[in-house]
Amino acid sequence: MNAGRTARDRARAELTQEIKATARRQLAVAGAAGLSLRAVARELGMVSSALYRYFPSRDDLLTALIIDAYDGLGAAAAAADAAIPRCDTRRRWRAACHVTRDWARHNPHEFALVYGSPVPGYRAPQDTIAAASRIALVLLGTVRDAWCDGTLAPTAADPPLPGQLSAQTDRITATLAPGVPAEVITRTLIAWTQLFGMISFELFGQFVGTIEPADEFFTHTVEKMADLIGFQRPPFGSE
Amino acid sequence: MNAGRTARDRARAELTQEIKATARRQLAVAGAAGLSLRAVARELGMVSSALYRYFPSRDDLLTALIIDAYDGLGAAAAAADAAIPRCDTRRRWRAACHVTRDWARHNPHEFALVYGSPVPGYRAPQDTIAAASRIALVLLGTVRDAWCDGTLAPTAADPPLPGQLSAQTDRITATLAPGVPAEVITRTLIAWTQLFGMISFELFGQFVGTIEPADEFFTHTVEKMADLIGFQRPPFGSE
DNA sequence: TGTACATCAGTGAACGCGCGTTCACTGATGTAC
DNA sequence: TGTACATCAGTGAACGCGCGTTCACTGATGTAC
Repeated sequence: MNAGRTARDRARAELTQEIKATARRQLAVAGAAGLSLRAVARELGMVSSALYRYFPSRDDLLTALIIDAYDGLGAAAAAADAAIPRCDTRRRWRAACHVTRDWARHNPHEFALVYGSPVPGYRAPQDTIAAASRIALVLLGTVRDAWCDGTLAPTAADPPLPGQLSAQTDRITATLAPGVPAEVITRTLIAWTQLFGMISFELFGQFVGTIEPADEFFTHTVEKMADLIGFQRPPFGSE
Repeated sequence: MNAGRTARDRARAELTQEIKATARRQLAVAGAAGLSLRAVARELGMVSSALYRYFPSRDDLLTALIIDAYDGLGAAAAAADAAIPRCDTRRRWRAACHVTRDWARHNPHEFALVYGSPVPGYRAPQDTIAAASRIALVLLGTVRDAWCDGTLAPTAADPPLPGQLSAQTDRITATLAPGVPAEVITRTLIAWTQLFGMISFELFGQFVGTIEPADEFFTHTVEKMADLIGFQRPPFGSE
C-alpha cells in the first residue's frame, strides 16, 4: 500500500492523523465552537501556522472531524451488522442500535459534534452528508431485508399516509429499499429518531436523577421499537 | 405588583430583562459557548463591567437563559394543555407535542441551548432541573389522567420489566403518577425521547434532503406515539 | 552516481481582533431621622 | 420638609490571556537529466 510513496508522503499522512487525533481530544475540553488551531499546534509542539500545510482553515479541520465521526459510527454499525447472519434481521437491528449507543458513549464529544447543536458560523459541506447516511443505511438495510424475507409483520390497514410524507418515503423507497411499503419506512424513521433522541438524552444529561443508568431502559426500548417496525419476536426462550 | 418598589428596583428589573433578551439574540450568532458579556454590553451601549451589577459572571447569565428557556417551553405546554377539556386526554397529549415543536422552531437557539450539546466547562446548577421538568410533567399529566379515567388501553401481558428499570419507573410513579403501571410510564418515556429526538433532528439538520418539511411526518408520528402509549383513538370522523 | 532545480514542511514575527474579570472612581437614588 | 448618610449603577482603565490567518524565510526532501 505504501509502495511508491515517498517518506514525505508518509510523514504527511501520519501527521494529518495526529492533528485530527489531537483536535478530537480538544473537543472534549472546549467543544466544537472552541476548537483552536493554536491549541492543537501547541499540543503537537508545532507553530500554529504550520497547520495550514495540512488544513486550509479551522473549518476544514472541523469538517474532517465530522466526517471521521460519521464514518466511525457507520463503520462500527456496519461491522456489527455484518457479524450476524443475514436472515436474523431482528438481531441485526438490535445490534445496530446497541453499537450506536456504545459508540456514542465511547465518543461522546464526537457524538455531540455531529448530533448536537450545530456549530455557529459553520456550514457543513456536502461531503458530510454521505458520511452521515451510513448509519441510517445500516438500520434501513435490516428492515429492507426483513421485508424482502417476508418475515416483517404485515402493515395494518391504516389510513394511507398523507401526500407530503408518502412522497418523502417513496423517494427513500425508490433508491434504498425497493418494494418496501411507505408505512414500514415511516415506522423505521420513527424508530430512528427515537434511537438518537434516547442516546442524546442519556449523553446530554436529561436523564440525570431519573433514568440513570439507562442500560435497561435502552435495551427494553430497542425491543419495543423492533416490535413497532414489525420484526418477528424471537421464539420463546431463545434469548 | 410594583407598589412599594422604588424606581431603582424597577429599572433594575427592566435592565435585567433587556440583558437577557440581548444575550438570547447573541445565542443565535455565536451559540452558547460564544456568548460574550462584552458583546451584550456593547449592544446595550454599556461598558462591559456594568453587567457585573446584574450577573456575577458569564455562567450565571447562561444559567438564567437556560432557566428561562425551560420555563418558556414549560409554560407554553402548560397553557396549551390547560386549553383543552381535562377528559380529552389524547388531544391534550397531541397539543403538548405540537406546542413543543412549535416552541422549538420559534426558539431554535434556546432549544439548542437546553437540548443540544452541553456547553463545555459549564455545569448546570440544581435550579435548572426543576425548570427542565415542567414540560415532562405536562406530558406525563395527560397520561396519568388518561389512566385514572380508565380510558388508556390496558397494558399487554408482557414479561415484567427488569429490576433497574422498574425501580426507576416506580420512583416516577410514586411522586408524580400514583397508580399508573410501570409499563405505561415506560411507554411514556419512549414517546418523550422520541418526541425530542425528532425535533432535534429537524432543527439540527439531520432531515435535510429527505424529511423536509417535516410537518406531516411529525403529525403522523405524534399519533403513532399516542397509540403506543394507549390513548384512545378519536371516534371515526371526529377529527 | 552526481548535480541542478523544484517542491514542500515548518519557523517566527506580525496584524488585528476578541475575551472575562477586577478595581478605584463618580454621581445619582433611596432612607432614616 | 430638609438634611446627612448609605446604597447602588455605571465608568474607564487595566491585567493577562486567547484567537485565526498571512507572509517572507530557511532548510530538508524529492525529481529529472
